[in-house]
Amino acid sequence: MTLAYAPSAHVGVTALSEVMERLGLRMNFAKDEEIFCQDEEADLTYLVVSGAVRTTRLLSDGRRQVGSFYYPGDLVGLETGDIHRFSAEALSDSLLLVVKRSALKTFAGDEAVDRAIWEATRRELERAQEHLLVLGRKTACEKVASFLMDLAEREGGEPISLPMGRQDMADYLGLTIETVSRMLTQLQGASVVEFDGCRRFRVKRWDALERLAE
Amino acid sequence: MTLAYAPSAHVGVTALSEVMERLGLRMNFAKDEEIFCQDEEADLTYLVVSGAVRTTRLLSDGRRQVGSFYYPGDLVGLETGDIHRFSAEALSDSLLLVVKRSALKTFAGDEAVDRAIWEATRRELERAQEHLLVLGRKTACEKVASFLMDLAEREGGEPISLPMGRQDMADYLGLTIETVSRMLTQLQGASVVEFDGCRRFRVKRWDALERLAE
DNA sequence: CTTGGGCGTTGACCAAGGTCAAGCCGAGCC
DNA sequence: GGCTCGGCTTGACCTTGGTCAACGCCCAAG
Repeated sequence: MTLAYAPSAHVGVTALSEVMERLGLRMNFAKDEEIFCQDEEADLTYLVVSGAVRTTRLLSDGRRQVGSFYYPGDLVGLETGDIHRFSAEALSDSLLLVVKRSALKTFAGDEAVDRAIWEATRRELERAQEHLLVLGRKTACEKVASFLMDLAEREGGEPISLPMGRQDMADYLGLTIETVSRMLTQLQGASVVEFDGCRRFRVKRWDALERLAE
Repeated sequence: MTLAYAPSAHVGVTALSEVMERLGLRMNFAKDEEIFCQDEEADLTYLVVSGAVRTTRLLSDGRRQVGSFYYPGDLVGLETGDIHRFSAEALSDSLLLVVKRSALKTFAGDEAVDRAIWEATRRELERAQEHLLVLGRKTACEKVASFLMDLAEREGGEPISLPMGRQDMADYLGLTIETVSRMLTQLQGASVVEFDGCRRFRVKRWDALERLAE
């Protein structure tokens, strides 16, 4: 990990990122580098500037659950109380703005900052709840289809790129890499999506994808 | 549903329940009565006084995911933005305190109230994230074992009573009632728990239950 | 150009859990 | 008591997705 002390105008427009620019550090993380660790104390909050982040949780025997993926503009690390319940790692080389929670708290009262943190937490909860439904009640095919839908909706333009590998997708969806791979093949066979290499695709039949995603 | 306008000292000790006592209505819900509905506008917040509540989400073909269970002292209905993403129903005849969000907002600035709402939201998120791990990566037996553990930890004293039926457990854990039933039989066969009727049990071997729950 | 390693795909087989159907049990009712 | 109804359990069988192993592809290093 490397540090860069020079904030520059670049991030975004929200009050929060402005405050974080002022109070925070810029930090670079290499692909797969740990940002924070499950069960360690949580006193930093992170804003993704570029790259992407995953949060993961390990069972004692090594089974892994990916909690969520975070993209530029997303806040990471407020999902917890005093102890991180998930670890976070960079999906690819990433630049994050880091700020102490206690420093942010001095801006409590700054209504815009409060609201931004509140909104981010609310969104986090909504995503988790959506994820519950996917994990609990969808079939492998539906899981993969809804995952691709989500990505496609986030990106807007085609082609859509997958910032994560198959293992991360599998651990996010509660599947194995083999099953993810088979479902992708199947979706492609049905001309629902088309892959150009294994990290890039476009949607050929939105209606079908939507239907499969339930 | 019936209304009762006379607040009485009974609920709890938190600032929030005091405020809700003052601003809110007491409402009784019968078993399985709907408290609020998926996709409807969310402008009320509920505090469970007695009884219990489940939140559920339906897929178009009828598959159901139970999001969470709520017991006396828990806040229901802040899990959302403007639209409820889950429905809520009473597990048994229940008494809730109901208050308009907008009314609560007039207490924004009342630090104790703010903090209580914030804490409740944080807890909600933590529970959802714990639930993700269970749904994504645990086996049927582990799911049921961790469910019983959670209940046992919540209650403290034995015997522990199950306020919900098998279908609710199954929909919470992403299983079928048959599988839940089989796992309960199996746990009983292994002398890990002992059921006295299908809604009441005690833990015979805590170590074993803990180990099975992972 | 060749090699090797990492990641992804495919196939054959297996098992956990789902499905379907029957039976059981306790509670309320006549 | 006997009946009935709903919720729970059990059993036989089947399907989905997991496991294990082989193979392919791409790219970086030599």
